[in-house]
Amino acid sequence: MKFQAPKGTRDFYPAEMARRSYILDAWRRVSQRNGFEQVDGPIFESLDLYKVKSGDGIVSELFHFEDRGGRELALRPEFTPTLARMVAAQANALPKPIKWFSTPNLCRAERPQRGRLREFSQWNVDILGLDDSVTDAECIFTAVDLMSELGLTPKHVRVKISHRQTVRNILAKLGVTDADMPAAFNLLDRMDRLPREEVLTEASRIGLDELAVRMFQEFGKDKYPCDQDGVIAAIRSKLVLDRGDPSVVDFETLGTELETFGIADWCEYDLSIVRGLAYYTGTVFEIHEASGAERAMAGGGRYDGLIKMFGGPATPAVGFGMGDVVLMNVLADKGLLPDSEKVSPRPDVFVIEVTGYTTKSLKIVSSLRKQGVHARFSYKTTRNLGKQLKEAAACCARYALIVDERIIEQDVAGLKNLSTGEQSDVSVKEEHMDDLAARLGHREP
RNA sequence: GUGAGCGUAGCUCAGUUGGUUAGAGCACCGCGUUGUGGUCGCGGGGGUCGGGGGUUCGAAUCCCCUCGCUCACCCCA
Repeated sequence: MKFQAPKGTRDFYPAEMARRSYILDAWRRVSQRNGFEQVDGPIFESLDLYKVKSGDGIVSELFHFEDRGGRELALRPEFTPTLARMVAAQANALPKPIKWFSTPNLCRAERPQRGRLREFSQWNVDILGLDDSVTDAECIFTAVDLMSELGLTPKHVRVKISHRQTVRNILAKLGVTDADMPAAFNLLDRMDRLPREEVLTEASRIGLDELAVRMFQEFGKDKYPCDQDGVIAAIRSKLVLDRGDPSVVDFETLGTELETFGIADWCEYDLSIVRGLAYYTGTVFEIHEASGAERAMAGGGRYDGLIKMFGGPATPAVGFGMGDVVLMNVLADKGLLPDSEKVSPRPDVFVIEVTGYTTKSLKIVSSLRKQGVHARFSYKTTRNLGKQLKEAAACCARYALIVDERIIEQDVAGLKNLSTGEQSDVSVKEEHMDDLAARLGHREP
């Protein structure tokens, strides 16, 4: 019997794990400097939790099972329901605004393809309890901060921003009824990928006449930079909305905030961004690879109604999720995913023993380790110095400590800097191990 | 769920119209030079040719099924 990892899952051998940690560490570092606190929940939840938000249709898309008590459970396909449940349960006790992040593993019973697996990690960042658009901007800033942290630039990726309410109002002006609104959003989402005639057919089905279809297509395909005066006005004139329309004011304010945060050059308005049909109420955004080659790297927006849906008090909220799969694809394509050696823990010292005093050298190893030094040694039987130096170099050790017969008479050993090749003698007397550990433990930037 | 293209060693691949015990490079492990680095030499482990069935005297090679991978569609929280 030969076993292999289940379809759509990954094994992380040390080299892959080092790269994965590189991403997860960046997520945590960026979250924390933006003022977010880490949370987590169970990896499985009651199946109903997901039905509440997404309807019964979601069940076929997730891994679900029954426990021995007949309870219906599901592996989490997303984190937001858990977050909503947690916030709803203690809404009154939590200081506002709530700024939380998490990096859960999620499972979806989908067919794997490029950028999409059955198990993946996702970075979730949310701000709850404030409806100020500065929090929308702060979420986008945090996402951009991460991109920047990993070496990406506005040339590599674009933040595409839309506004649910603005789009809804435009569609209403064009003649779409409330009943047809979901279909209209769905069409808007797919418009880029559909042939023109099909767009026309579907548009007429939801009550859009010839002129309306043209306008519909027009605003769906145009992209506007966020950093120029008057763009909002340009959009507004095209989009037949009144100057005082609250959603436009809101949208406009966000643009100003993005400029204030200094990230307007990463962003553009793109009203074809829809984000499914779910629970978004205001700002929505996605981050894409600039050429549009990959699927979305991140997506999010404002969801002011969700906490109430989960039994909590009405709580405004904004947030986004970013998966590791597309992110790593994009980084790899741009040559920005470091080699595993560059992001793997590097030994401070490799203790080499050439004369047979194994006990002495092992004592040095354990003494250094007790003081926090990353120390390794060879398990080979050979005493050959060249071979052991090669092994030390292969694991990228900073120093080699060469223990020879002088350990007996003088308590000294050779310390060789493996990047410069310089070598000098150091004392390995018991009372001097502190000094040696301090010297070896000092990490160059 | 639908469709297409791929499955030979850990990795990249060779393997003639079906023909003896299925190969190479890299990687891994060991040994060698009585003491200074990714060399070099020698040796070693590792493959039921994804799995099952069929055709045939004979299948890595031809046919069917199945599993997996990759890509696209559906969907995308």
